[in-house]
Parts: sequence; structure tokens; C-alpha cells
Amino acid sequence: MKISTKGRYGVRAMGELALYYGQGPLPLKEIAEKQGISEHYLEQLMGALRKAGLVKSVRGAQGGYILNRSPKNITVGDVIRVLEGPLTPVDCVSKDNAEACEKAGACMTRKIWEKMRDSMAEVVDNITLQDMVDDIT
Amino acid sequence: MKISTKGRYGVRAMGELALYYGQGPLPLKEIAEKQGISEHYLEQLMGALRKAGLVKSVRGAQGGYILNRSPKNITVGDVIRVLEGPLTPVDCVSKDNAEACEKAGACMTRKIWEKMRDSMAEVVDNITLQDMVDDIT
DNA sequence: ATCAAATCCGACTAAAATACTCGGGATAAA
DNA sequence: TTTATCCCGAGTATTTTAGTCGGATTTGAT
Repeated sequence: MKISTKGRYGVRAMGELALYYGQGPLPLKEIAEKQGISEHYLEQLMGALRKAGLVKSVRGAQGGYILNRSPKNITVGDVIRVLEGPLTPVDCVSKDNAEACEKAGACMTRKIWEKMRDSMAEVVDNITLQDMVDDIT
Repeated sequence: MKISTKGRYGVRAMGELALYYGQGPLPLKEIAEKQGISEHYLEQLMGALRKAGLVKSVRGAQGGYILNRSPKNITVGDVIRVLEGPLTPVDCVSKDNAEACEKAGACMTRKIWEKMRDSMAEVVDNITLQDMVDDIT
């Protein structure tokens, strides 16, 4: 029941970008250094975040990454879902999962996982990158 | 961010024991059949639950497993913690984790994980095996 | 006493996921 | 033209997951 380094590193990197928001592109190298994360590995995560539209990149010297929206308008849930996939304790109650389990009626555990899914979502969907920044400043 | 089969199978098996509560020992084989779980694998999980004091076993013919407490007094959280370990999205905010991270003050993400940990616990610690039974009967 | 139904236990293993590393190509500012 | 940067795909070591396997032990029933 843990989030992997993908989600953890990703949220931390997005936090750095939020701190730097409005000051131009922040290079991967700096993010990696500040957060103590492998540069090459973080690169993969940033690629995913870029494809998902959460950040944009500027190539070439003096390049780097920039949040694609204001920190107020990006939630921790947005970031985690890109890097970790759907936020659910079990696949059979994922909102991305079209087909409901046919044994849902006889299932003693379904409601547990639904509640858990909803309560996790409630947390991460209501914390923005701006909230993270405000918390330490 | 998923629970593994240990947690899922374990909760389901405990649900079967709750349904059977008061009617003597229920053999592993029957639990495994009803829930479609590998018998040998479930055996390992029941061993852990027994060591944790959640179930007791009766050996020999006509033996099986019995809940060690009333279904009202066993929560889903009890079961999950035995089989999955501490319920936390990241180790550094686990309540089992004595030493707090020295960078906690400067950490933008700590509060997120704490909230998540608490909201997950709130769900599973407030659903008993009896609730599971009542839900399908 | 014997048999059969059970739990108990430790060792083993295949497959998947995780957490990276590596090398080279493309782009653009100075 | 050099250098800083992003971009991309492939490879890999380690850990976790999800089991399997074989046999020992216990005990109720015949």
C-alpha cells in the first residue's frame, strides 16, 4: 500500500517547479540536485508529465521545465495519477475500469475498496502545488 | 498504490470466517474453494493471522479456523495491517517509524502523506467484519 | 490401531514491478 | 561552433509478488 518513487519523486519535482513558477524554465539537473534524485530517472518522469500536459519543456541551453498551469490549478492527484496510474486500492473498483465485476452483488469487500478509493482521492484532489509551497514558506 | 493479494485474499477469507462465526471451525479448503484462492497460498496468510491472534486454529480432522474475537471486534484495518504491514503511503510517515525524517521541516510533501495515511486508516479502522457480513445479507 | 482430514512449516521459484543506468540524438542559446 | 539542455529507447539489477511443493504433525472417526 505504498506509492512508488515515481509518484514521490514526481510530486517533489513538481513542488520545485511550483517554487520557481514565473521565473522561466528550471533545468532538470537543478531539480534533481535539490531533491537528491537521479537525473536520468527523473527525466523519464518529466517526460510523462509533459505528455500529460502538466509541464512544458524548453529545449537547448538555458532550457528546462515550466509548469503548464498555475500551481493553484494543479493538484497532487493530477501528478500522482499520471505517474502511478489510477488511484485505487484494487483494480475492480477503479473509475477507469469500464466493466464492473459480475460478482459485485455478492462481494463483501467491494464497498471497502470504494470507500478507500474515495477517501484517498478526496485528499490528493484537494491539495494543490500552491498549497505545498505555502506550507513551507 | 494497490493492496496486494495478501490483503485482498486475507480480508475475503476473514469475511468467510465471519459468516461462519459460531458454527465451529471452518477448514481452509472450504474458504479457498468459496473464494477461489490457492489453498497453499491462503495457508500462509492464515498462519500470519493466527500468529497475530486474529484467528485460532483447530488441528486434525474436523478442524479448521475460527475467529478469535467476535466479528464486531475485528476491523478490516486489523487484517490488512497484519498482512500488508503498516498502512501508509510512504515509510517516512508510518506510525511504526520511530525516527522522524530530519528534513521534515523543509519537506513539501510530508503533510500530504500524513493526511493520506490518516484518511486510509479512518476507513479501514471503522469497518468491522460484521459490517461486511451485514452488507451482503 | 488405523485412516483420513486437517493444520503447520520451511524451502523453492517464475513472473512482474521497481528503480534505476546507459548511450546517443536533437535543439537552441551564447 | 560549442555547450547546455531536453528527448528517447534499450538494457539491467534488485526486490516484491504470488504462488508451488513436499513432508511433518495432530486428531476425530471407524
